Amino acid sequence: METTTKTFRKRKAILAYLCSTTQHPSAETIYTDLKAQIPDLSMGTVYRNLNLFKEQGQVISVATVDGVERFDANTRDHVHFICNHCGAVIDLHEIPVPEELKSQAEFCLGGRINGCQLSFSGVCRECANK
Amino acid sequence: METTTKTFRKRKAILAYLCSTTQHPSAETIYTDLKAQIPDLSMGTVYRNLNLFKEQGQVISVATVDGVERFDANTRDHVHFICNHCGAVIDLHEIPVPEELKSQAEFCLGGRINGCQLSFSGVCRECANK
DNA sequence: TTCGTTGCAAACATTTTGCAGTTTC
DNA sequence: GAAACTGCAAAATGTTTGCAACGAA
Repeated sequence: METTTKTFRKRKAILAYLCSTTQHPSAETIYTDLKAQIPDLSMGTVYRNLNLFKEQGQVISVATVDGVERFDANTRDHVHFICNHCGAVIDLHEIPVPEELKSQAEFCLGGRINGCQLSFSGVCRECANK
Repeated sequence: METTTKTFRKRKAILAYLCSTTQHPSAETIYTDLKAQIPDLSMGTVYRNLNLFKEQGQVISVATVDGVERFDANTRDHVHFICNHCGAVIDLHEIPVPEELKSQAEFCLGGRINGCQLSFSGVCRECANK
């Protein structure tokens, strides 16, 4: 018997898919890509599990591009670039998150700060070369 | 005769409303608030004009909170705080935008960077005090 | 049997659009 | 008249949910 019970196969597949990519996929993309391996997967299951992962803090929503939410299993604060042309969301691990501004912001605000999101936007290399 | 022609009254009112507030309203909020002064305003007009303003660069979309787009007539890069509890989007003018990271990011990416969005999230003062 | 997970389809919320009517020039 | 703007309602899009069925313990 496998350790992966049949019941949780889809949930695990969705999380595994998210962990395996740095593409920051949408629910639609996750569905389409996994559908090849799991023909009886449904959109409802994808959305339900994504919301579950978000509640549990295993997955975060990194951006909304053209009205579509994009997900990431890398939950640590990191910098993104969003291409206004093709909609790609690209990690910029080399760029430091300005952590030092957090406490400054907390002071100005008088509230509590949990997260920090820095994203650049423009035209990615591929789109610029066209 | 007024300088403001009747034709453009609604368009101007929408832009004026956006310029007069720092609340980063949604289309719905703009519609509801202006409806008081302009009873025959319609949602279609609000959305059409918001998209026009975005194309022309007079207004930017600063965030999508709970699936709803939020707008700002202040198009210069500036830092925001988003309350996860009440959905408020608050300007943090005191916090500097990390401009120096832009060229660094552009170098890593190999593309072209136009904008930089830094936003903190957490619980605002009002919500924290409850 | 009981609980959690799922497919399916209907419902929902937000945003966009086609068309006819109005205003401006 | 032509061109631009708008209201209205329908449509499109992305996301959520109710329900019955199924699987695991």
